[in-house]
Amino acid sequence: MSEPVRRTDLTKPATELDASEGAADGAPRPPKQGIAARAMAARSGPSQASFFDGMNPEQREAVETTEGPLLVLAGAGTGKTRVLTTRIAHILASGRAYPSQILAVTFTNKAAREMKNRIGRLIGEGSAEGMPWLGTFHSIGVKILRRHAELVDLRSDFTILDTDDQIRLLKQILSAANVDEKRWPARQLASAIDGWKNRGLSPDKVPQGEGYAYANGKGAELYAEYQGRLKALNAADFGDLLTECLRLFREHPDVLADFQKRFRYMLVDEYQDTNVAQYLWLRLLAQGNRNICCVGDDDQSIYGWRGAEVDNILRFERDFEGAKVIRLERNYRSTGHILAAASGLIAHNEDRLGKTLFTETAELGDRVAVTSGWDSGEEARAIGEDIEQRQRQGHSLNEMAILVRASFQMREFEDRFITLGLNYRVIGGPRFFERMEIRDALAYLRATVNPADDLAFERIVNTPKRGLGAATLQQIHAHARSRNIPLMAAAAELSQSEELKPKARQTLGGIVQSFARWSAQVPNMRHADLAEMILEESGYTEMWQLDRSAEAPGRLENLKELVNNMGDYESLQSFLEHVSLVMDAEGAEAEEAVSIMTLHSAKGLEFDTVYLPGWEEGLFPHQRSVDENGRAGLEEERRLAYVGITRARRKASIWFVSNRRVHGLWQSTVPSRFLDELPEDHVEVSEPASYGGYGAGGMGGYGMSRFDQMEPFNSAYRTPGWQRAQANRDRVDPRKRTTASRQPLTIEGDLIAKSVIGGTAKFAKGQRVFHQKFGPGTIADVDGNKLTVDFDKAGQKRVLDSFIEES
DNA sequence: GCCAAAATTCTTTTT
DNA sequence: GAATTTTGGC
Repeated sequence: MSEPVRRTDLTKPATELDASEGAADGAPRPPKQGIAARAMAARSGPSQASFFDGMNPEQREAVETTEGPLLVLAGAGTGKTRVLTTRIAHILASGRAYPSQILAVTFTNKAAREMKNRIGRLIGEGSAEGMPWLGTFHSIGVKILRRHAELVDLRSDFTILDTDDQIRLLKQILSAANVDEKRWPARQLASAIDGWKNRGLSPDKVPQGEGYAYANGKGAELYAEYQGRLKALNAADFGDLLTECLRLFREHPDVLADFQKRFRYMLVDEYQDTNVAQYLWLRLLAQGNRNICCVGDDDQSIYGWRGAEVDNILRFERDFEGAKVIRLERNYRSTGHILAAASGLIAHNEDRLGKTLFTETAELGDRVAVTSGWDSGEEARAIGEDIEQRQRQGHSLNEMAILVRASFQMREFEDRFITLGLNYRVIGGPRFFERMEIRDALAYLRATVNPADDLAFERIVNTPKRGLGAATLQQIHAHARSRNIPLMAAAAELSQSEELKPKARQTLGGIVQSFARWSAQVPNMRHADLAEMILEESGYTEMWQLDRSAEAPGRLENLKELVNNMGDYESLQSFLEHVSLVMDAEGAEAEEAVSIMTLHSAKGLEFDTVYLPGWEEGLFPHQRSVDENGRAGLEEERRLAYVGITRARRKASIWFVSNRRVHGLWQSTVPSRFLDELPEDHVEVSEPASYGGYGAGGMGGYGMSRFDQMEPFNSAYRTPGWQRAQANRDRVDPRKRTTASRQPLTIEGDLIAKSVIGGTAKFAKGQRVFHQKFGPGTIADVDGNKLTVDFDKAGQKRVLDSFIEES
C-alpha cells in the first residue's frame, strides 16, 4: 500500500511560539520563519491539497484533535502509523510547534526510523531530521540523562550496560555477598531487578515480600548494592535510562518543568506496551500542557513478560480527565476471511476492551489455510516449496514472511532455504553487536574512553592471552576494593609495587600504559583510526589472524566492518551509545528475500503472504507462558496469534507438525488449541504441498493420515497424543519446583513418566518397542529416561521413554 | 595459567 | 544437539 504524498495545509494560522530548542539555556526567541512556510519551500510549489485526503472521519478526527489528552484505540491495520505521522505533520505545518517541541516515543528503533521517513515524505525531506525528540523511550531517556547526568550521580559520558555486563556485575556482587550462585542464579536476580525497574521501584521501594523472595531476603539489599556499583562504574543499565529519568524529574522539579514546557505535544506509539515506569515518565511530562496522544491496541499487547501493563490504557481516561477516545476499526490491510479468522480467535479472550474490526473491501480473498506436517523438517520443506511456487506465480519474496513463536524454529527454515538457494533474511536474529569479537573490541574502546569501566577492563585484560589469569585478577580486585578505586587505577598502582610476580607485573604495566597512551589520543585522532590502532597494538587483531578456526576470517571481517561503521559517528562516545541502544544492525534491504522473524518482532509489519509454523500445544501457546501466568499468559499468547494472522494482507498459512525435537529429543506434539478456536467458515484445511516421498523416511505405511492427526475441529483433545501431552506437561517444568536439588527431580520425573505408561516399564537394550508416531523399533541405547531407538521405518531417533510402549 | 574433556543448561518473546 | 560453564590434567 503506497501512501500518496500529501501536501501541506497552509490555511491554519501559526500560533504563538515561545520555547524554542535551547530555551533551557537562554531566552526564548521568536520563530524566524514559520514552519509552514519552510515546509512549503521544501516542496516544489504551493498546493491546495491537505493531509486529510483519503482519511476516514475517525482518522481525521484523531489528527485534528491536537489539544488535550487523546487516546486512539487502533485495531490492526487501521492506519495507526498514518494517523501518528499525519498528526505530527499537521502540528508542524500549522505552526503549532517547532519540530524540537514535539516528543514522539516509539518502542523500537525501526518504528522510529519509519516514522521519521514518513513525516519526511509528508512535509518535505529533512524536516523530520530536525525532530530531536522522536525516538525510543530509551534513546530519549539517555538524551535527557546526559544533559543532567550530574543530578543523578553520573557523569555525562556514562556507559550503557547491556544484559551481559549486567549479569557479570551481578555475579561479582553475589560472590562478594557470599550468595551461592548455584542456588540463586545471577540471571534470576537480574530479571527481578529488571522487573522492579519496569515498575519504577527504587531499592527502598521494593515490596518486602518480593525483596525476600531472592536469596533469603537479600533481594532488595543486593539491588541497592548493584545500583551503588553502577554509579561507581559511571554506568547505567537499560532500566536506569527510564528510572533515573524518573528520579531526576521527581527530585528536580525545575528540570521537569523545563521539559514540560519544551514538549508542547507528546505522542506515544504502541501505548499498550508501556510499563509502569514508562507510564509514570509520560504522566510527569504530560502534566505540563496535557497535549498527549497515545495510540494503542489492547489486542496487540504482547509484552506483558517485559512488564507492559495493558491497564495503562484503562488508566488513561482516569488520569487525564476529559480525555477523548477515538476508535479506529476500519481495517485496510487484510482480506475478509483473514480478518474474520483473526477476529474469531481474539474473541476468545476475556480481557479486552472489545473492538470490532471491519473492512470495506467486498473481497473475501483466500481462507486461512491450516496444514499439518510430519515433523519440523517437512514443515520447512513444504513451506519452502510453497514459497517457490508463489514466487513462480510472480509474487515478490519481499512480500512473504515466516513468523515463528520462538527463535529456535528459525534454524530449520534457514537450513532448508540455503539448500534451496532461496534468499532469506532473518530479522532480529543474532546481532552484530552481540558477537564476541565486537564486544571485545568495544570493551577496548570503552576502557579507553572511560577508565573507570571495570567491566570492560576485566573483559579484555587477558584477551588476547597475556598470562594474566585468575590469580592476578584476584589481586587487582582486592587492591581496588581496599583502596576504593577502579580496576584500571588499581592495576596501575600494583604494577608499580612489588606485590606481583615480575612477569605479571611487567605485562600489567604494559597494558596500563597502553591504555593511558590510547586515552591521550582520543582528542587527537579520528576515532576510526584510533580504534584500528588500539586493536592493532593490543594484539587483538593478531590474535584472530593467528587463529586457524573456521570462524576467524569472519570475525576479522566483522572487526573491519565495525571500524568502517565508526566513521559515520561524530565522536567515539556517540558511537558507543549508538551501539548500546540501536542494536539492530539492519543488513542490505536491496535484495529480494523472504523474511524470517519472531511473532514479536513482526508487530507493526505487514506482508502479502504470511506463514505461521509451529502451532502446537506447548510451543504455541508456549508452555512457560501458560504455566507462569495462567489464563493471562494464555491470553497473551492468543494475542500473539492474532498479531500473526493480522500481518497478512492476502494469504495466511498456518502449520503444525506431529513431531518436533525439543532439547534434542523427539516429542510427539498436539495441535494448538488456537486452531480449534479459528472460526471454521474462514479456514481451509489442506494437504501439505509436498506430500509423499522425500527423505522423511518410513512415515508411509504407518497408520494415520495427516488428517487423522489434524482434526482440529473434532476431538483432538481426546486423542492419546493429547492425553500424553497432558501427563507430560505436569512432568516437565522443573523451574516451577522448589530449587532444592536436581536429584529428587529426576527420580520424581522417572516415577511419573513410568506411571504414564503403566508402571512396568523398564527399558533395556535390544528390547522391541512401539512408538505412536514412529512405529515399531528396537532400543539401541538407554540413557536415563532418554532412549535411542532404531525404528523399522523411521530410522534412529532419540525419544523420551514416556512416548514408548512395550510391544 | 592453559587447554581439553565433561557436565550442565537451554528455548520464549526485547529496549 | 549445541553452547556454555565447570572440572581435571599438564
